[in-house]
Amino acid sequence: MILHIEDRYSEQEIYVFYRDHYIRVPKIIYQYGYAQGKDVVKLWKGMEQISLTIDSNNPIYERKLSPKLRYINDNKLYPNYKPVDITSLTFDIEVYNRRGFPDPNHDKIISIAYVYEGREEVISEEDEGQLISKFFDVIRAYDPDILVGYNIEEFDLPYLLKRAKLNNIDINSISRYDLPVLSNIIPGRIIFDVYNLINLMSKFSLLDLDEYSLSHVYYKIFNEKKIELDRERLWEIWDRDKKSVIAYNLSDAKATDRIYKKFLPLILELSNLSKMYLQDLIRSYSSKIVENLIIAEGYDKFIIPDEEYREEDSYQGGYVLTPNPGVYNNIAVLDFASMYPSIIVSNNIDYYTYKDGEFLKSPLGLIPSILKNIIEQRLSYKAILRERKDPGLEAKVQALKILANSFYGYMAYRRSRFYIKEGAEKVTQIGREMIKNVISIANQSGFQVIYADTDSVFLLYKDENDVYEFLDRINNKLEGMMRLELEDLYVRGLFVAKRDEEIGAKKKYALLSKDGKIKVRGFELLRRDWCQLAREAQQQVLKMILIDNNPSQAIEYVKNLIDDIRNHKIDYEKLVIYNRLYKKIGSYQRVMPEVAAAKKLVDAGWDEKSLLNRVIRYIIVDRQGRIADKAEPLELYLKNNLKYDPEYYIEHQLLPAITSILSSLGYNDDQIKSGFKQHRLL
DNA sequence: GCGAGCAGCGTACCT
DNA sequence: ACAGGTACGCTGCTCGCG
Repeated sequence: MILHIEDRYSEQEIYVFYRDHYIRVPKIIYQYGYAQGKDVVKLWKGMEQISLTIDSNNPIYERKLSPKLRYINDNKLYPNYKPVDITSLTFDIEVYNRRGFPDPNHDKIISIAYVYEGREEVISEEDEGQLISKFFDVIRAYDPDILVGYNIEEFDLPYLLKRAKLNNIDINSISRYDLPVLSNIIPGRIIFDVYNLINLMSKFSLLDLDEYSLSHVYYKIFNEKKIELDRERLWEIWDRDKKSVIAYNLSDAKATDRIYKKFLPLILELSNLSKMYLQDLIRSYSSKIVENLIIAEGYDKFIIPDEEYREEDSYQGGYVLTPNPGVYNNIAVLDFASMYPSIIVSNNIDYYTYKDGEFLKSPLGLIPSILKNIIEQRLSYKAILRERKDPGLEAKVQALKILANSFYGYMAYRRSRFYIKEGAEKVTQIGREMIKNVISIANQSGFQVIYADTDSVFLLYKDENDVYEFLDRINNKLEGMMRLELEDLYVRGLFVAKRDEEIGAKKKYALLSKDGKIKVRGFELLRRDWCQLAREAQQQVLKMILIDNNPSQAIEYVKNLIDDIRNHKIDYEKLVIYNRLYKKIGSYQRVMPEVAAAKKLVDAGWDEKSLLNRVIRYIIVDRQGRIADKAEPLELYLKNNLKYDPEYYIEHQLLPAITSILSSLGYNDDQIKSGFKQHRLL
């Protein structure tokens, strides 16, 4: 089994890493284009094959395919990982520093925890040299294929290597072979950063996170708290109570290991299916993953186009029906299974099949043939899973779903190699026609359609059987792999008006299912830029409306909450607002609260670079000025013992989240306000 | 000089 | 660093008042 293929060690050679040996192969760099080493390349345009002699007069093809990618595809050396064959060691380091951030030039490592195949241990020595040596002994003894950790690429690994060097320890001794350890590269071992994994899983919508810290991620996934410790005071705690630092260290390593193990089957399946090595996949993103698969599948038959820059060129997307605000009973939600992937396959929409403004009926294009295969595989595995349980197969089904859903976006992505805007446009156009068709047939059949978004419709029904009949009628007319499915039947549902408007808000609703669960979409309670206080209150009010049908109970509940806020009874954790910073602080046109909060962190000594792409946490404090002026980063709020602004949390967080729901029930603003005010006077 | 009104920036969400 | 459609808070400007 090949673990990884690496081309970064040398200008001339590619390294293929197996577990107990590696081989080196020369990089082949072609001066004029490339096609299996021949002079004549097969060029496919409109699915017609053209032969072309490559010489200095003719265009250069595939010049931007890296030698590594060519080597893998020429020799068909694709990954084939099996979870049982892979050994991994998860570790975490703790550092002793009295102020600010740990500095590898001065602050020593005091403790290293690791987990390996169920064994867990903490190495903690007074002498840092001995500590690191012992850990290196462990790595050599267990000889893991993968080194796992949380943010190890940015922090633990470079820190460890730097400290090892300062202690005159040979860092190359943890290399598997006679190749040197470079920063972040340990020859023969895959560096697997769970932080990258979490980001990838979030992009695939498998995780929904307020922030990306280990504690938060662990809690969100397992609903358990790991041991917490104030990192700023870690040195102090170490001086008087080493045991609790050691326990904390181990807790972090175990938490990281548990997250890693949970997602490993899926990530290995994704790796095998997308033909991308684990080391590359974990640092990648969905467009690169799909691209890798398309290149692998099309390599022998097609010239792979270069990446190119294109100007923005937008087009129309899915159809969304405006709902009327209010409460509805007996709602059926129907949706098309894998709508866009199915449209791509059924209509042969592809970079190569586009000719004279249309998509050829045959032969099957590259993306459609890959997608067809993926959809069919997934359906057959799902059929097996209905017969028996099989966790390995479940991971495969999930990985296939992730891949299938990535193709449409990739062909519409302006920097994609296989960009075909006409294709993306065609996909959404057919999608719009299909959903509008379902809506009109539903209306003709006597159903009231209350909402629709892209591939789903919500309709009111009197008898369940009418819904099943309707589904059959639609599906009998549908061709190919298109299928309309029953997502679920709901007892009740709520749609709200847009803020300060009469018409209903799209992409915002709550549904009560038969088993008493509430399915919420779009509401503030799902948004990390609303504080927990407002989110929890909205959740409660939704329950009181949808389950108990008791609006006055909701008003009473909110009244009490307002009192608690005024009396400063609210725990600071419920007041934190989260916002991710996507740009450099200086490049914002408007200083929004999260930008102002980030600025305050930088002023207090935080490294600006470390804040980019991170979630900023802030609380609105009691002070004069704009909201931005009042936004205090959590770290400084706690450090300086500040007080939150009750009026902000009442007027800008709690009430907006609640009144949109109550006003959709027919209460006007005055009634709601007086409901709260009455109490204020008491 | 000041507050009201408003455009549009920016984020997070839905499919 | 995969798409478009959408809601909405907030900043920072314009404008009218005087």
